[in-house]
Amino acid sequence: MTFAQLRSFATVARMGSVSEAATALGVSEPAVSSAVSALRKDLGDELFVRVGGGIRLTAGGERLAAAAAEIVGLEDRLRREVREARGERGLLRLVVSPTVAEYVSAPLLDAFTRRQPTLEVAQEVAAGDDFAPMLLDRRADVALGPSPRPAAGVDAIPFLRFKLVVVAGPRHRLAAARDIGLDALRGERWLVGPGESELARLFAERSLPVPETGTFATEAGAQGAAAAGEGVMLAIAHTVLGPLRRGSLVRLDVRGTPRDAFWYVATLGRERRSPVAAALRRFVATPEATQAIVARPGGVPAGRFRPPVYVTIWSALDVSARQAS
Amino acid sequence: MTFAQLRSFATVARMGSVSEAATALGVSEPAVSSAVSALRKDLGDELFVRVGGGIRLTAGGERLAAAAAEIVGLEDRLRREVREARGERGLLRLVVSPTVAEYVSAPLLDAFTRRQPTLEVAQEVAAGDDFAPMLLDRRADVALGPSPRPAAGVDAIPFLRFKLVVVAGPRHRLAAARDIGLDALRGERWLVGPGESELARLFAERSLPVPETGTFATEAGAQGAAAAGEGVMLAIAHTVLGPLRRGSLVRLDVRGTPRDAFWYVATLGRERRSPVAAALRRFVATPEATQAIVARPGGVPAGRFRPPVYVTIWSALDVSARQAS
DNA sequence: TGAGGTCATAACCATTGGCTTATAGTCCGC
DNA sequence: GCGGACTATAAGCCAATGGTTATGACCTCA
Repeated sequence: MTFAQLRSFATVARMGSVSEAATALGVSEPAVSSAVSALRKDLGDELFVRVGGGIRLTAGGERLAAAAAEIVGLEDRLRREVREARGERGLLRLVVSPTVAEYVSAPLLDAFTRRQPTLEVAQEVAAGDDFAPMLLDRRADVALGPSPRPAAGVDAIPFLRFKLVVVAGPRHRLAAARDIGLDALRGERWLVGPGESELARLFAERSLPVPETGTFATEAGAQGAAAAGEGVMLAIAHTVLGPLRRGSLVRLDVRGTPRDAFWYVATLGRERRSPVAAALRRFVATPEATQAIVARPGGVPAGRFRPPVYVTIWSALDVSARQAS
Repeated sequence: MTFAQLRSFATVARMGSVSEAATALGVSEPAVSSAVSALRKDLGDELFVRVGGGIRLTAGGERLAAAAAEIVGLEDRLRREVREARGERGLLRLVVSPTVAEYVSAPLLDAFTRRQPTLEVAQEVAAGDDFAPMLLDRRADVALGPSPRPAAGVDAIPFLRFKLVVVAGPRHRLAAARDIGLDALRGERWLVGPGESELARLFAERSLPVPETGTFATEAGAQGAAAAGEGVMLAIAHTVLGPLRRGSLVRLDVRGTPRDAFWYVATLGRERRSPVAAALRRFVATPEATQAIVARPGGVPAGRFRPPVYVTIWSALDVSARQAS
């Protein structure tokens, strides 16, 4: 499999025709045909079949078309970036968990880049399990998220303690109750956001089955649903201070809460981390950083950050899987 | 540039040594060295320099290491996917705007896959300008988002009308005012979420300068800040019904609002779109779909959807750019 | 049935890739 | 200044790539 072959196939998929692709690429038709043939042998898939006048992609061909276009695009980007890296400012590549992306990284980077004004930052959002490989492969310089699983060569320390509290809408039946046992909440609908949830751990620790949940695209969305009385939620305390003060959410006095948890910063080991990575690693533990994160959960003035554009990392999300219900 | 060369360089970057990389790859040291040499000539960058006992990556080398690991990973995924595509169920690849990801796609796909139970769905989040190229390159089958710029071969139609209203916290000074002119709100702090904002258009239509804004990682986050009295917001009406009913947000009676807007569905032209793409395209316009979207903005029962894992699409976000302020 | 598409394959050739072994250059520490 | 550890380069080999032209097989449509 070569870049040229993938480029050929991507063009075929795009044009819907081998000969048109050949014209577009400025080569003879057999050149494209043989590139496809090589991919066929390599991948063990027909990729497309002739049907009537034109062609139709097989299932494998559909996937290859997507991946080929992506890889070819990456190659272009790579060349451009390496070219532009000459004499450029520092680049800090961050990988964060969804929750950190929602509440932590924007104010944190806002504060950090105030001190390091000549710095570019690229941010990805990924699951915590991907942090170590991404650091080791140098696809990221710094990871911010929940406790990572230990990995050789990766050096993680907690940098921010936060508290988890159970919240619900103000009309919740247990709003005024004291010292609620967790099993009294087993029948509730628990609302969760995107990231990896402490909720499962909380129940597992007490040997209780994980309760029924409703999933939201964002933590803030889950909070909104909780406020509307749709269920209860294990929320990050400082992100619900406003709603609690206003009374749109109330804290339930559940035994075992507030529960402490930590966000971690991870980099490569001392010798291998880049200077910017080391600087951010030191910075996140400072009171200034903590202050910035806790003071304005989520928002920063415009003009310093564009919001990130997201791309899902897995391509085969099985939405048809159903729970017994 | 070949995959083997990139794999070699990625290993060098990872190991921090040419000879260790050679050992890891099971080849001789000159094999790796010459692969790097080929990349050097190809890309016109030193990639790394010898320093003391080991090596240090140049700026270009850092970027290459990141991109190389990414490409190599993609190649592996590609082979796996094509292999597994044999006899597999249909795959629907969706690309959506950030706002659609937050409020539309989860309930929509929940309803859609109820009818099409044997379907896999992959979702990416990207900016509207990327929709057309992604459809044309067959990196996505269906795009859902705000009005796309017209492109040859891409067929877009509006599928859902929604209303935009100006909301603020309940103690806002204009909470009870009637028929507010937009220029009376120019001094406000406007809160915006991630996506492309109607806000700029709204002001531009009246030839007013775009006001000062605060940016949030999610629409729901911006809503929370508005409820806390941090500013005003141009919100999607059906997503703030709950807060309005509870009184945690109030609608400001601004002239020109409620303002109508549309979400669009885009696919390739009739002949080239896949059957699933055509089915979803038809489905989104049905009352059932509309109902699902409006009824539960944001959330779905767990077990049907895992929340997506996000990766930023741009690698050179310049966070140090500052607006004159 | 035959003409005109379209894609696949064959035969051929020049170039590149990727590996080996051998050797030369460079830097560090003693 | 010299051994030792490292990377870079040279020379040689074989396989694979990427291109050509020529030809065959298949489908559609007049």
